Amino acid sequence: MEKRYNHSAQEPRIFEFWERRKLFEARISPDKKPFTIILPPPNANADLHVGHAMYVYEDIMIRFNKLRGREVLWLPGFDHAGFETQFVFEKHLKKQGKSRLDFDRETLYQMIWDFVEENKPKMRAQLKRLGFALDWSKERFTIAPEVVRVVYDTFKRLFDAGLLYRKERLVNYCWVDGTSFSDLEVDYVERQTKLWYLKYPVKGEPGAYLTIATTRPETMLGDTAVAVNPKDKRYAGFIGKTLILPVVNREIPVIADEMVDPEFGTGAVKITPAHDENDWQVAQRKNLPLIQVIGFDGRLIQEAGRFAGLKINVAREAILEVLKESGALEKEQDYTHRVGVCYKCGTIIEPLPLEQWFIAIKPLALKAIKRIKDDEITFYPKKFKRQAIQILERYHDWNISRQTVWGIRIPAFRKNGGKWIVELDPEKQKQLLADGFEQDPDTFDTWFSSGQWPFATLLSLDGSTNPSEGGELFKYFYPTSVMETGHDILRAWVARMIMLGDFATGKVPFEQVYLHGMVRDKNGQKMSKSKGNVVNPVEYMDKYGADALRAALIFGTKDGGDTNISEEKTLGMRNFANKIWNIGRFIRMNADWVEEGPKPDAPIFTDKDAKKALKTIEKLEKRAAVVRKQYLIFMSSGKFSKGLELLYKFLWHEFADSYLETLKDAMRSRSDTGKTALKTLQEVYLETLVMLSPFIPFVTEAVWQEFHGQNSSILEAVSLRDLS
RNA sequence: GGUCGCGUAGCUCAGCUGGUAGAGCGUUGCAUUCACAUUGCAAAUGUCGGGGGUUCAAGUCCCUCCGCGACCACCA
Repeated sequence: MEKRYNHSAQEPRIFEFWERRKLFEARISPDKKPFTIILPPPNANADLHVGHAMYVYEDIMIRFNKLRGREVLWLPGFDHAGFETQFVFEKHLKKQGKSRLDFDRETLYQMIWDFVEENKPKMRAQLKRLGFALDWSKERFTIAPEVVRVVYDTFKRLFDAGLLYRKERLVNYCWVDGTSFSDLEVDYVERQTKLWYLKYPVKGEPGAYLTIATTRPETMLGDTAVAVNPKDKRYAGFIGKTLILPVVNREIPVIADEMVDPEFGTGAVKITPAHDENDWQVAQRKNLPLIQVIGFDGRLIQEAGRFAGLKINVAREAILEVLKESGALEKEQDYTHRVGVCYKCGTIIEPLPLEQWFIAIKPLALKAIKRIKDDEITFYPKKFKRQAIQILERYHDWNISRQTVWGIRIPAFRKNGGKWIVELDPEKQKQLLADGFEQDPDTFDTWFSSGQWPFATLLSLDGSTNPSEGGELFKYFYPTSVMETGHDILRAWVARMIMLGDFATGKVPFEQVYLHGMVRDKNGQKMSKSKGNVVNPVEYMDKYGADALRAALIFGTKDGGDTNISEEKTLGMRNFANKIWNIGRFIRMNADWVEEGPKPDAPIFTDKDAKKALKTIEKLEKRAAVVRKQYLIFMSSGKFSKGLELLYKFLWHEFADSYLETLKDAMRSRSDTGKTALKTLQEVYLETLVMLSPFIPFVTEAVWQEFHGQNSSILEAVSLRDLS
């Protein structure tokens, strides 16, 4: 054995050995209980970042449960990540001075497909580099045809069940990216702006007017009413009267609606149903007409008359100018408020009326809530249970239509604006197109497909789309055991998986949700390119090894909390790996000496010494039993950080610093006591290796093989069943 | 505004159902041909955010104040 543990030499060799032996390939083993984790599929559009290294939690669970004798499946895959990937790709295009608009649909789609396929091998290699026990023979891709079939099937069944509807509603639209979003893709930021007070004259009463306050004067062109609170005495006399909308001189009514806050502004609100969610709701209640003045390109449209073609902010200035000249602008004041912006590009999101596919969430959410309340799905840390319920209780209907090219095309057809039909059979689809039908040009929100990931993966492997029949793999491995992911996507992903999983399969998609926090830098700061504190996992692995990086992410963190990573911490864990290696090396050396027989210069070892040594051995055995027990408790309750810290302290600061030192002389004496000492030390050591292997699989396997030969593996040779 | 969380050694953080504080890194001193300097031994440093309460006993439970953070809702 080398003097130092050489991770650069050992890690590739060991991983290759694991793959050759197919140690990560899951099989259907009727006599074993399955343990399944579906890897949250990384977006196939960039290199791995440290966040992905957090998959180590899953690897720990997989390896631990394999040692316990479960049939484990850790299924890898990639997310096509619809809009996200298109956005990344567009940035590449921009560097070449091009844009998505330079290509037709098919060409752009193919280009992005190729881009993603180029990315995948790199990502696979990086995941392997981390030592992950993923079963690559079952890799899936969210937009691959066999997966799409499952997704389509769910769509169709939602449609048939009446849980899917197409309707014109206000959607969150980003005119720069050219697509609508669900509520979850809208960020809110504080913006300094002004509150403008506009005077709307009363028809037939010269000199009389109503003042409204607005932050969006340009939308006044689309006003179809002014609302006041029915309880507001100031305006009681105005209700039912008609106002003359300045600039365009259109007549609009004054209406009463509870939604108006008398305290805010003047207590009178302009109602623009086409461009404000609240106003839209009022319009629905009061049957007001809809006048759209802003288009999907971020410019005013024909209805805006002489302002048509102007960009929103330009139009605002122009309209304010006109209002000022006509004396309709009473005053303006500084105002700070929150505006919704596109989570990707920061453009202000425009609420625009658009026909889209929506999922009626309520029935799905109610079922999901029941599953959670009944503990059919448990959460770790526990606090997320309540959070999940709250999220589901507030879920709005989900807009799943996106106007992007990169995504799964929605399989809905209609003819001349007629009724929509959903058709999945490719042959019949062709027939429909030939008959003059047109397919919805939109694609699915990427979460609609990833929301089905736990069953779509397994079903597609079986070549099936029907959860009620399923196939061998689906039947055996579903529901999955654990969904482990970041708590930041509890809402966007986990909640949706529960709802769609329940709908499609009638079962929970996973029995446990295990959530981890964010990876932060050593000062607890969020990582960002602008701060320059981004940790490159590959760089750390090059320097300190995959084990060190893995352990650094787990060590000293609170489960479910954020984890801090630093070069120093990683180095410390590298040192731990080396310590493990050297303990093994030392035991091996002693074993050889014992084999060789008595050595002339062996130290004098008295009966008294032997007695003392035997006592130490006894103590060690007792201590090891306690550690083993604690370890199993920590590991089975998800407290992995505690488990690792326990073994770290035990192996280094008890086993090596104390027991090994005390028993050194006994071993050197080559007496029977020495042999007993060696045997016990070796047993406890190897057992500790096994317990450590889920955290740091490489160094433990490397040492294991020094003891048992290059052809053996911890994963095959032992079972923690024997330990409990 | 609502919900949740945090404030413990120089830094980053652990401390479960209450019994006079721990780890990693860092710091200081000593050791070293004998497994490992990617080492060992030893040492220093904390009124556990402020105040009040419950208790024989409180980082640990309750109240309050101060300072942070996350998520959600919403303001025309």
